[in-house]
Amino acid sequence: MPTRPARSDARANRAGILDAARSTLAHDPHASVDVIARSAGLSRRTLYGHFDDRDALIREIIVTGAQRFNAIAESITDADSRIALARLAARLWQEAAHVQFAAALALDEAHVEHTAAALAPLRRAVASLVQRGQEDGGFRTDVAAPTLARLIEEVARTVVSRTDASSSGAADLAVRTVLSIAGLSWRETDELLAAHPDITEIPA
Amino acid sequence: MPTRPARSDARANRAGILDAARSTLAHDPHASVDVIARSAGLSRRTLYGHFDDRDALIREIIVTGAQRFNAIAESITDADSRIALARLAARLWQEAAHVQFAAALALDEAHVEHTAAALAPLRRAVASLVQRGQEDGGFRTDVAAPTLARLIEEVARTVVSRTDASSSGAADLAVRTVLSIAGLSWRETDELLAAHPDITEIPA
DNA sequence: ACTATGTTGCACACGCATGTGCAACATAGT
DNA sequence: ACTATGTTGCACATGCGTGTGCAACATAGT
Repeated sequence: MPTRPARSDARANRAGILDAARSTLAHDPHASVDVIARSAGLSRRTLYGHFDDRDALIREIIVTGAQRFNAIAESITDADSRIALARLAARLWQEAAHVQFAAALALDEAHVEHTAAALAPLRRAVASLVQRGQEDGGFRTDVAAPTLARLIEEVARTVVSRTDASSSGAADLAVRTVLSIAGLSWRETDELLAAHPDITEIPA
Repeated sequence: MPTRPARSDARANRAGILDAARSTLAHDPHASVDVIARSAGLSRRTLYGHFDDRDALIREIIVTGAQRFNAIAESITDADSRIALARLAARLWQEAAHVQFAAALALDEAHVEHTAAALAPLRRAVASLVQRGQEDGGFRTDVAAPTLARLIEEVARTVVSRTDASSSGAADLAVRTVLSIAGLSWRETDELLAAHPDITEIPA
């Protein structure tokens, strides 16, 4: 028997809870269900009407967020590995609202496992990108590929979660940081970004 | 009236609690008092005999840790800012046991403030080092000094807290990562470290 | 061996968060 | 206007962590 569509306000409230959870948990991964619900303008009891569990709520945020990240990872097609990495960082940054909570949650013991599984495609993309970068001489080779891939992930996570996303130039900083870790000197990064202004451009 | 010296086993237990707290909290900043006490081979009740409070315990770890870090920061005298930064990173890394918990605690909302205050001297040292590095052309200038200083701190914190300190070459990785953020290309870092093998050398 | 000093387990009070049941109330959709 | 669907506050059970009091036990230091 097909469940009949939910009432419009209920759908809006559900979405509101997800939004509130994203921004609240980004600031504090241990935020209580009550705080999340209140920040969505709803009661705790109502939240439990939409989600079985605190965990069910978090799982849904992780899954939908991961889908966006993975889609972005697969959309990067630049031949130059340096450009590809820069673009990946910039695109992910534009998803700030979704990224920040993910970065925070990924550090939380309780959800590390699930988050890692959901982000497997993104991780694979980074790994192969790093390998390609080392082969074509774009990236550093003083660090083994798997280590470098992990380093890039960790540092990207840090920059994302500890930077005020609203401040101007934040995306630019994130991109430059990631390229630095990949081994580029700052002057090389400067030239690269100057030659490809579309990367850090804010979409209309 | 001068308090008479504590019994030897009591002193040892107190030190054991501090050690256990350092390693336990490094892994999980929210570890309970019971877990810390048990990991020190003592009962929860005993821990409360040595420290008024969970907070008092943590405060003591932060303060003693900060003292070591600040002392290291002040011991760096290299004229070349790049070498100075490399040596600072390497020396701090050698304090792994003390550093890892600090990195974890510094991320914990509850103690951010206190940790920041205790580490003010270290922070000042990094700030002036960055400024000097930008002036003598050793570091990147595409990022403003205060931003670069903060970036270095954050990334160093990340590498320290998310790397297995026991794995060989971990210190080397930490140093290389920090220099990358400062703007050096990996080849420049390679040359620098080759010319100054004492930096990443393990002390006898 | 004696005793001051430590340690332990157990009981308790307390606070905070999760998750559920229920009755009263509000409103979207017709 | 009617009603199925949502929302709310309140009570309640449960679990976990903190911090304390106390009596029994262990031992370092003499």
